[in-house]
Amino acid sequence: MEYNFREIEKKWQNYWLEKKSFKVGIDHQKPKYYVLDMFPYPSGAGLHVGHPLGYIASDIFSRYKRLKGYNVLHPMGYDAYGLPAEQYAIQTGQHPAITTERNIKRYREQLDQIGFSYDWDREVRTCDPVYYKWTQWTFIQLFHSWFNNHLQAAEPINTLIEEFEKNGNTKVNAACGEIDKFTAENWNSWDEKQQQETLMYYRLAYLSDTWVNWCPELGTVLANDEVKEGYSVRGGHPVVRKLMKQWSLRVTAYAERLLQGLEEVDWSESLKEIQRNWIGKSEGASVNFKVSHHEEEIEVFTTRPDTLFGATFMVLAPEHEMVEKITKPEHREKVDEYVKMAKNRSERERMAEVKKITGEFTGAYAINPLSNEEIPIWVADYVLAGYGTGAIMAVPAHDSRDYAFANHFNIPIREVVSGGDISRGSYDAKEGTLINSGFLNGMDVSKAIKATIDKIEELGVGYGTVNFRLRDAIFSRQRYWGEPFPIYYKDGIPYALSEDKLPLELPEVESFLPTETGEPPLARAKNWETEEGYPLETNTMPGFAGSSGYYLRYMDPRNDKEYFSKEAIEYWRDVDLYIGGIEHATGHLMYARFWNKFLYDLGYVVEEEPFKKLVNQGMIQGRSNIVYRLKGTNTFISKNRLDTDLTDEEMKKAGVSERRPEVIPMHADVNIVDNDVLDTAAFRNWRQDLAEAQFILDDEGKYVCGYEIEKMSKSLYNVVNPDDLIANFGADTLRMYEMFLGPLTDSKPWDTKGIEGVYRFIRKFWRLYHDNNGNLNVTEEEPTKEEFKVLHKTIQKVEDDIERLSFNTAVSAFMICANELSDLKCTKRAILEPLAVLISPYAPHIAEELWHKLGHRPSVAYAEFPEFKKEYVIENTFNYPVSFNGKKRFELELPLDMPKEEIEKAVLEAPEAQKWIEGKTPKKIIIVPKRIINVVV
RNA sequence: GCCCAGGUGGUGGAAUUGGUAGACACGUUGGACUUAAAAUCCAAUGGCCAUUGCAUGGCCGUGCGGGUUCAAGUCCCGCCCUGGGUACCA
Repeated sequence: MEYNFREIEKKWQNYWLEKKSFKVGIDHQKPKYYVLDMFPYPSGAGLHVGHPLGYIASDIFSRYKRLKGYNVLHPMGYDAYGLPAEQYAIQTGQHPAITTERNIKRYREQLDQIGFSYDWDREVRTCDPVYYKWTQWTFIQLFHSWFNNHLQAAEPINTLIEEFEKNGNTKVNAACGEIDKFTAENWNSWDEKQQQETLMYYRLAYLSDTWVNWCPELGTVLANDEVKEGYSVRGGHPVVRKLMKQWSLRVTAYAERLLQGLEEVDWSESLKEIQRNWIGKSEGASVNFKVSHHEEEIEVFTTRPDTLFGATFMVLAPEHEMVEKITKPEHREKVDEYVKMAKNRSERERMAEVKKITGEFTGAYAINPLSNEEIPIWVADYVLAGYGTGAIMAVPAHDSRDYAFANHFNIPIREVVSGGDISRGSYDAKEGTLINSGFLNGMDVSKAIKATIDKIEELGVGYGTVNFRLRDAIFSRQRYWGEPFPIYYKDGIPYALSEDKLPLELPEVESFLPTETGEPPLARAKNWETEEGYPLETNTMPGFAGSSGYYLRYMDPRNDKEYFSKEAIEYWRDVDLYIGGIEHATGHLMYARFWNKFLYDLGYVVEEEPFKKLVNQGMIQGRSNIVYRLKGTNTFISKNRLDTDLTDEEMKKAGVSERRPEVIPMHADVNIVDNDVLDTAAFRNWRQDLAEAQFILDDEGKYVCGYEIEKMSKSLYNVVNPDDLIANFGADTLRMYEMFLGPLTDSKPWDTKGIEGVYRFIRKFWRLYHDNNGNLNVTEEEPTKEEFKVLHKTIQKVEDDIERLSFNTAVSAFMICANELSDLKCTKRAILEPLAVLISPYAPHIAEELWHKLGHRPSVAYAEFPEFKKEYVIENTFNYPVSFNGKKRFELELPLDMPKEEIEKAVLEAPEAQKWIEGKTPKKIIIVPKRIINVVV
């Protein structure tokens, strides 16, 4: 009787669901462990084999931790708001809630089939008012908070108002927008509107006019991390720059803490590096340049203040406000034209033309505050408005971009740091001695940087400062399917709703498109206003809003009084292991850390970093199959015939006149290919245009396909979905095979063929416990030494491997174990019972069945992880590889406790050794106990 | 361009601390069972070479070229290639 996985897997999945086997609560008797998967967006396509990879790994780890006595929080839910459902709604009129619900149902069915140990009672969905109430609540807290740079922490806005009443903003050091100084008298004399407008410069959630990434195709604004190379990440539509009034989150306030926090967490170095680059901290100086014949000064940011004497021109970004003011009449026309061109260019065009050097002279001159030299002011779009001050001092000798620009427009280049050859290119390195630089001459770069900063601070023309590349997160979307803002407008001024009005539910609209006047879809909602009749905000929140704090809500998901209780947060604290894709490096993982730090400042959460350990699973790539069509025909040639001549008959059949005709490769559906051999009948049925296809086969009458490793995608016909595999091989096999493919963090191709090896293993494993008639065959005899050794070797290996998330090698260890135990014909309970527990994280269904058959109740999920006992694996002898001059020549079995002198003697006396010694006296013999013996002759 | 990760059989991969390279599995080949197929089981399987009684031995071999060491897939230097991040960030 073969192992009937279909029946058994179904049985235990139902059992776990009915008994709520994985329901958890706070239990102070046990240590907590929180294992989290990244929130999936339930797409209409369902799961392919790549998706569950991380879920399987986290499930194995969760089950392992349970066996180790931990109280494991392992939840799952849905990031249910999002563009695809809404795009579909626009096309079909189908409400996105309906599509979303349907997709979630399908997702859940697929997840259930794989046998995950989630506590489904904790499921959350971002589009559920019970959930998004707390997304809105957090937004209100952000709105009512400001960031105190002194304390490097968020504070309630009231503390700021009190300060304004007393001292104005003269003493305030806050993360804020660009705002002039004002006194207490000013503040107190202002009306509410002006006070509210002023506060808006300080709030952590604020409304302002910003240059945004506008995606006309999607009809919405996008955040920086949602745009890549001028196209939207979702959908790949072009993005243009546009000035719009938008809600933003002041993420930049936390830049330093977001950077520092990376030192505390156990994440991969590459992921931390991506975040560091994204935050982009650079230290330098801010320097004020006077403008000749003008009142105003222009402030520039530089990381190389030491090169100040080498500044031979200045460049302003086209958007810089001073361009308008300083341009001389005779240059006005050309500058205006240039600015207009630069502003209207899409991000895409600008990037495409990076190599092209453009710019325009304004006719004005700036005065170098140290040398008093006059330098020309140019406007050019290689300087970005959004970084630093939007103006630079150009030092062509030591900056490659300035060098190219100076060369192109014939501007002088002055070397101020020795070490390069400025006739050939700029010398950008921070090494060398200062020259041509007044009081800096003779200093090295790092000393000169310090000296310059001291000098400009002393003269009051600048100061040392730090700049970040990180931008505030634009938080409004002109879309329907997202969280409404808990904001209303009174006389055009935004106010937050009071918390008791939450959740502010998403209203019904009759169309999901923007209005005729270009307002977002919520403007179509009837009575979209407060009880008092004030209009509500019509933008909605972006995708990352709901996912920024979901891990907190899982701790206490049904709480209707609070986001989560104090008791829950103090018990569960943070995520111990977080598994998900690297694609969230600059989006979700940045926002969630920001969200968490903010709630930490307010005293709601207890750990400053939300995700202690984070692992990025690799991508599963598709393995496409390729067929070769003879050009201009409907005849396909087998891959192994590509290098041989066609026969006369074949040429006639295909209607071609050459022995080696040209072929066009084409993707064939991997589901009609087995082991790279095409099912030609299925191929003819696959598509109508192939119904008459002819084949040129190999000697064995087979059509062999080529293959290609590429992205798993519908259009490449290489998608493999888990449902079919589970139907054919079972969930336990799928789980183990996904792990067996290779290291969790590596990208690797999917090859369905290999699954049969794991399938064979599962059945072999089953046979260990059964006789040929399928009856349980487990005996109570004392196991032999050999059997104990196999078991304990496996326990040690598997435990070690799980701890370091090396799941692929653990699967190998199980295979080796099953091979050895079946060779030993072991039927002993004392071996097989712990083995069933040991494998249960990987193959929970078969383990549960065996566990019950062995007479245990309740679930194997709460058994005890078998304890490794060293004494069973200790050996007395070791089979030493004996090398001569580093080359292994033979093996020699010797007792482990043999003294080195005796080992030497034994080696030299060994008959195999004579040939290598050849009568010479060995120079040296290296003996590494339990490793190797090396003889140097 | 810059930053990061990685290159091991026909394939996925193993070798955790410098110590027997290729575990485990797929594929391939041969064999057993079967009327046949499937399933299962057994054996071989990095390349080259030599002798041959199923066996024995030699040389080469972890992207390429150097180096350190008794010993290098692993450490150091230089180069090549692949994947990812980022892109005038001053």
